[in-house]
Amino acid sequence: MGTTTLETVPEPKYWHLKTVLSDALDSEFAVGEILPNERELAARFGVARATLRQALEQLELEGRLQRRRGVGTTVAPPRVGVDVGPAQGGAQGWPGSAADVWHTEGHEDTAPPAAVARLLETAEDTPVHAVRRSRTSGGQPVATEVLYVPGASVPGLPADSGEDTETSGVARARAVLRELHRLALDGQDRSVELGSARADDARRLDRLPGAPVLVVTTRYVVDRRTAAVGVATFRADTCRLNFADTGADPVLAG
Amino acid sequence: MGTTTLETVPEPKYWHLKTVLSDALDSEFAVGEILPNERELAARFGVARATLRQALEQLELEGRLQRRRGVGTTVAPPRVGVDVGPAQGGAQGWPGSAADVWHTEGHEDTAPPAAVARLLETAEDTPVHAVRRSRTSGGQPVATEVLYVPGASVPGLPADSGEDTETSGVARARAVLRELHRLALDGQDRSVELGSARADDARRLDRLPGAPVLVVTTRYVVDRRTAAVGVATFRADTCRLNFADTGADPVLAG
DNA sequence: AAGTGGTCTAGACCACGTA
DNA sequence: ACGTGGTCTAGACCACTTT
Repeated sequence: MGTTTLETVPEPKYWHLKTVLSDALDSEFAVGEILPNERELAARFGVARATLRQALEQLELEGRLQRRRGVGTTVAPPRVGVDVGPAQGGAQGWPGSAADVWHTEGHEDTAPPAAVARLLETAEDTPVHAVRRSRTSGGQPVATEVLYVPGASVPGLPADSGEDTETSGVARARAVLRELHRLALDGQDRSVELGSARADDARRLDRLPGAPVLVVTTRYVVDRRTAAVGVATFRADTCRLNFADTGADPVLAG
Repeated sequence: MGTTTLETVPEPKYWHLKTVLSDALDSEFAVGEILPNERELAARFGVARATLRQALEQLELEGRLQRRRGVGTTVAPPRVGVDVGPAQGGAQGWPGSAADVWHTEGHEDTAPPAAVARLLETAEDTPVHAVRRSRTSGGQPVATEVLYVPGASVPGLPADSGEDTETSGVARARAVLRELHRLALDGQDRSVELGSARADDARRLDRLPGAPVLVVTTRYVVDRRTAAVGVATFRADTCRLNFADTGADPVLAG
């Protein structure tokens, strides 16, 4: 009796907490500022630490917070926009040409993952060239990529000299890219999906295993066949992927 | 002494559990099959339910599982590829033309979110047309979108007749789209980022609030200015976004 | 050594879908 | 009414970074 129309569903505590914290971040904290530690925050809001953590996890997922073990929780800067559209490659859209923002790190001969082998139309256990590249923004690693290139796509590549792998890996990777540039690229298509970082990618991205990542799979088409496949893994918490899908000229105001 | 190089870091239980479950899903379960409930799975693996849930959450994030309160946990089908590239629109790339896969649901006059207002170069509190659309795949909702159109972009639009909002909303939405089609589209650019579903979007996508979503922001450029902005929210667990970034003809083998 | 976030436990109760 | 997944608690210990 006397209760007005309050019969709304009870909002979960962590959800409400997230809203409160989000507002506080907007109004009371500056980028880079460190928050009180989890035990104190939980006490301050009168909830268990696990509940508070549920709210923090969401905010980290949305790129609002950055948490680091042994250090603390800080307010994250706005997400950085990274260009992944077709315009960013070199003259013909191949990776590694012109003012490419990627950094070539190494080369390996390895059997590609099943999904990649399917795209390349090669047998699953056939080793292909795997060129590892990485990308940073503002000193922070934002992406790591492996470009899979079947040997058949780069027939002109000289045989592996077999020198010490550490240094010659980069040279060989560059050689693979150089050979690729000789091919006339018909086009490329990309797909984006959510994934969780494998242990090795997590290390490269300075994250924990399982961290949310955006996986961009690029298929390079030459002569109506897939000549190469790139699998790039972007930190989902810090990145916004830009596609300049402009039909004609890139107008791109601002 | 005698210990070989085994000094690796102890893998977290939930991480190992995830691997075990993932392998089991590949070999012992069919798509759609329901798993034992969480309490039994936890007992079977000798871990607390919270730990098991951590593994299940990861697998759901990766699109391997689907969990529904009151029902159970089922093996998810492979992610569906949804086309969001520039080719999918009508003759000129505008939404709502030709064989558009989106379903127009309604119209509202509302002030856009701050981020959208910035793109539209309008004041934050200026109401604009908001056309709500949705998209399904295989009977399941996969995306919900709001297209924000400033009144200045569609000057030919007749005044709101003010009839009952339920039915006339769709008609008015269609009228806005029709007016848009009269404009010569210079181009469009998109960005993709990870987000978490707001309460209303979550309901539309048949998910819980906070569920991971891929947010696709599309900017429609007319005469070097932003004529409209679309904000589409895709279920991250079930969707893979396809961008046909082909420079020339879409070759798109397979 | 101290302090942080990350993992894990063993319970309890709630909201939801189905029978 | 029952069984499911979702929320929440109050602890404990671990891994990591910094002092």
